[in-house]
Amino acid sequence: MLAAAAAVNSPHHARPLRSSIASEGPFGMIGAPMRFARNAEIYGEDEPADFLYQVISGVVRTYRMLDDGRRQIGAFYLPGDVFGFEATDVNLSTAEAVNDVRLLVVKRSSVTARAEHERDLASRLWMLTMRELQRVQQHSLVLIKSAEERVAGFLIEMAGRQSGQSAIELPMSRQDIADYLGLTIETVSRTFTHFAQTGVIALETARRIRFCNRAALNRLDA
Amino acid sequence: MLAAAAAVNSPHHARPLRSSIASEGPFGMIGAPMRFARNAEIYGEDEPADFLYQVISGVVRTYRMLDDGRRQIGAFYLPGDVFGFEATDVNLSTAEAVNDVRLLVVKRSSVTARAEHERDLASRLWMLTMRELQRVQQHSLVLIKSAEERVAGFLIEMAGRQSGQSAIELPMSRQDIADYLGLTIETVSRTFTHFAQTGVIALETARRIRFCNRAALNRLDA
DNA sequence: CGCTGAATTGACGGACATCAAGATGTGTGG
DNA sequence: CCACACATCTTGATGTCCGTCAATTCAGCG
Repeated sequence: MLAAAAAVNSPHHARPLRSSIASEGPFGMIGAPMRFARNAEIYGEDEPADFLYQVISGVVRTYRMLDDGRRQIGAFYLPGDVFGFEATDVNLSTAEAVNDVRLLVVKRSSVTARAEHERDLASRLWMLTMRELQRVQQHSLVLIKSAEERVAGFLIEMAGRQSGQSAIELPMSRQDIADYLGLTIETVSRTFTHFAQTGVIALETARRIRFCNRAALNRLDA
Repeated sequence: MLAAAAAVNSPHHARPLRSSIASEGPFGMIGAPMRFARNAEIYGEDEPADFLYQVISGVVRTYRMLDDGRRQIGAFYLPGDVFGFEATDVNLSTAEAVNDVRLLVVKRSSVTARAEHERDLASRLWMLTMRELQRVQQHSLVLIKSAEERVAGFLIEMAGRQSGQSAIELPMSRQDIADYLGLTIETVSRTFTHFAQTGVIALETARRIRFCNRAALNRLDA
């Protein structure tokens, strides 16, 4: 309800009720907390890129549409992650809530202004950007591998990011995974089944995956 | 001669004779000029990432090796471009000279030190990093397209970067192009000939390409 | 002029996309 | 609480783009 109501307003129009409710994140980001319902748009292409975001809870996807209608998901952002780095003053990608999401939103200009005298804030920002750069580079390596390698790598990545126990909950759909890995939904599904048949994983539900043979999975990652 | 001699010494060991020969680049980078012969290594994986580089002349490629022996070229850097941004303190990629290259080399720590009081140097660095981020994102979009789209996009990219006349000189081999686009050398070659047969380009030599139908090329880029 | 690496061209096969149908899961209203 | 509707996921059959293997041509250089 509340989430849905908040979601219809992009953060560019919404304004926090009082600055006293602003929270401070682990990266020194002071910002307004906001909520977005499942599949709500957080920002869109061609909008001014005026904000930085930190995920409090939930998962965010960013993507770009290709002219032929295909969708390439560039990243999934999990709690703690910061996103919204854009080189230009308009967004080149769209951000959406994969499930219900709470974010910390901060104006970019206010961060850069503060970075002028807080020297280590500037270097933290630079570091975050370079981490993001590294992540994208890593991801582009994935896109030239085989379908099995991509899916195995994806599972390992996800396990590593959510306090990797022996089982993980996937918040995103098969279509999301496919668009992230540059595959089709069918190929992703088939690969999952194949992993299950060979005893590498168990599909407790479609979205809940148990790791039965971590070594085999690492080998498949190549 | 001189180039080859300089190339055997990585910049981490070489030291500029006198700081008075240091030059100032367009990005405020003050650094030592260095030369590298064709195919010489500028820096390697697992070496400490202590330097930033600006291309004065020539072309540089950066790549990462996959476990199966394949090579993924992440970028070609042309005169004016700055490279060497690494999130970790060791390099994750290798940089090599595509042809004979002259570079400006600057210690990273000296840049960050100067950025502490020169506020706009810090923001320039951040901007450069975000540009690089954007470039990598763009490139990862390429990797999910068809072979024709990748090659067309590559030609357009290259034309745009070297004062795009109606013809361009490709400094890199077909293998380099293939490893950049995630294709095989045969597919790249076949696509070139196909473009030539359909009158989109003309192969004046294998490395010199004339654009005969820019509109068609843009259409092929998708 | 022959040698060597780079580029081209051809034949073939395989991995993944596409098309199509069926199974499973989920939310909603009676 | 059940039943229906709709979305998501799975499974199967078929096609195609591009990788692989192999041979030939071309360009640069002693």
